[in-house]
Amino acid sequence: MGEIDNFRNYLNQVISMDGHSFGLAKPYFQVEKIGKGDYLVTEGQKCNKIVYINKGLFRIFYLKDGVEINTCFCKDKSITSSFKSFINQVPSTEYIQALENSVVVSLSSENLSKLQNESPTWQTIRQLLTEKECLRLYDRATSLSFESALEKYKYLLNYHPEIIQRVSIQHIASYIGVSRETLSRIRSQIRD
Amino acid sequence: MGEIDNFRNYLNQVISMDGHSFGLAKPYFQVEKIGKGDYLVTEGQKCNKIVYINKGLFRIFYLKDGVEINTCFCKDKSITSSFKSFINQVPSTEYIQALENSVVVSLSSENLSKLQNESPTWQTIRQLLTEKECLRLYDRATSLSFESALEKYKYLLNYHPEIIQRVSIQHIASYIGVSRETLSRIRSQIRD
DNA sequence: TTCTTCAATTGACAATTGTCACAAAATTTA
DNA sequence: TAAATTTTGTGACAATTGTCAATTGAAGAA
Repeated sequence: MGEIDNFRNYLNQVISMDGHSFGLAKPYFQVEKIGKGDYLVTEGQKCNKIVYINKGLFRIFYLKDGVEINTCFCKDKSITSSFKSFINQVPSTEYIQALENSVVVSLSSENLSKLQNESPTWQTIRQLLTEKECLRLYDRATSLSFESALEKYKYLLNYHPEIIQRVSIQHIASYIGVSRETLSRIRSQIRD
Repeated sequence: MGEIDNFRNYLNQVISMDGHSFGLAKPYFQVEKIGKGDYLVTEGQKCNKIVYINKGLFRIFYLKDGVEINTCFCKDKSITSSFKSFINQVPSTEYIQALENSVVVSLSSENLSKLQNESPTWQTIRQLLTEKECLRLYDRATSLSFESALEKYKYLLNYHPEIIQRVSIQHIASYIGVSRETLSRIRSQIRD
């Protein structure tokens, strides 16, 4: 059960976790393999779970006039979900797709609620994970408000270099809101 | 105590509030008047409180190379804070300034923690307020990722028309990330 | 390996937006 | 009220970015 141990280690970074609280949750975890290109969540489907990524990489995107707009890259040893769907209990407007062969541990909204009732630790975990997502969105909004494409790309380079290494240019371009061509030119400019 | 009753009504929309839980909190509330142009939070200062705006309007901005960048407008009958500072307990990187003469009710981080320990209702309130902030940031990131200045402005017009009525053009321009001149031209274009 | 397919780059040109300068309008102050 | 200050609007031009088309490069399949 290496996946679940890793999940536990991840949670321990967020809040120091007593054995009992984690033990309560073990029967609720579900380990899944998601092949490259496959979907964890699709539009119209309720996202009733939070997902710990043990291995792999995902992107979140939505369709705007038929064009895919990337809004997030989620790498291993972190948590992903379609939070808007999860929080509001409404169908997702976005897709979560594996960019690499991945292994995840998921915990359903229903089971998380049960855990929160049984143990205050899980209530705190939920609070802290929500805060983490808040901070992530704050950073994303900040970087999107940078004026030039160059600045946006440099921000990624500084703060999320792993993303640039593992994700294709076209997806990064969509993420920072410029055309692939523009991003390509920025990169060649930076190389000099 | 009209301000505090209004705050209670606001919280009731978020979670139905028993009299006891709210009663616990009453001694912790602090009512303040903030004059137009004055600051609720400034850079470098820890933002150790959440603030219910009973009357008035605020903007949140940060300085980028000496230029003010607006990131949020907070109107009456809602809650504001420098959440990044509040969550991480670090000095704020942003300013919260009153755009109109305002009256607020504030609750310190310290007292909120006390309330959370005394009553699970307040723990839930904190969770729900954090989720609300998450959804707001999600929407902001979405609107910032729209390509053209026209689209960004139309998004505001559709979803936050009150902002456009109450906030000056220069501040809105900074918020959506275009120059005042461009926004001015967009407006004259829409008038036709 | 070679072929096939998809991703990334580059050029040319058009569209959008920013910058600067100044005029007009609105708001504040005396 | 008039004067001063701030905000908004507009023209001219430069810089940035998008779009389309063609080329180059890289990764996977036979």
